[in-house]
Amino acid sequence: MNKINSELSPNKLERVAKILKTIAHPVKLDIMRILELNEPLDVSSICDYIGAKCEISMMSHHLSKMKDNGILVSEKKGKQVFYRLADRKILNIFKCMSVIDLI
Amino acid sequence: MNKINSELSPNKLERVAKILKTIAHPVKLDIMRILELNEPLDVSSICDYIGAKCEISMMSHHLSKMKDNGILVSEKKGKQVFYRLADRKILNIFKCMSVIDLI
DNA sequence: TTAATATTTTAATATTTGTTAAAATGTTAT
DNA sequence: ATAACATTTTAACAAATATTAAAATATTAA
Repeated sequence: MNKINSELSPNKLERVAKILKTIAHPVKLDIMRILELNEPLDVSSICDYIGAKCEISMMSHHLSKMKDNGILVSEKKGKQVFYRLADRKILNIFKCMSVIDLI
Repeated sequence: MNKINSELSPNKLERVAKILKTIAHPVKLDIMRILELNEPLDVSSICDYIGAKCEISMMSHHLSKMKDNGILVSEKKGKQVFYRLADRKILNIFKCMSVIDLI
């Protein structure tokens, strides 16, 4: 017996909305997908995977927002900063989207 | 054998991002939750369920954005417009969020 | 210590979203 | 036709987010 889909407190709705907002961006979703298969990765490598028009500064902005919101964690090794998913359970969002027929 | 989590085209990333953006708002998530249990509902009733500070005009804005992005559909019956989920599979997002420990 | 590399921070601006209130539309009842 | 009701549309503004470029920080190598 659970009540997953009813009685969501304003607080929980806020938290869910915040997470969804954090990842609701094509590059941010792509970062998650890339890290799923290759984590941990440093900033420049993530940029390489994203390809094309990836400014390292823009990437750093994306990564730090995702880190601030608990999606990613980072660790410094020498000159580089390696990022990985804070919790791989977040990857369920892709399965969810595929169930919804969007992927 | 499927490759749900790899090789997402830019196009698909855009589509997923757009859907997530559309629902990444506490009131919009609440609308989905309310419709899950009570659809179809007219605009004023949804407002009543949301309670507190619900302006009917704001609600209409939320609903039309969700409709424009394929989350809801509507049907006019007399003076009222009834909304329902375009596809209840979207509700999987709540299960997903609970798996991720956010709910 | 200087130069080179990797990343972050800052600041300026552009774009998108959220909110509010008023006016407009469409429907039903009188 | 007029009034009452339900909803949408418009317009104006506020707030949040995205983007870009330049400057700053930190680490390693020469």
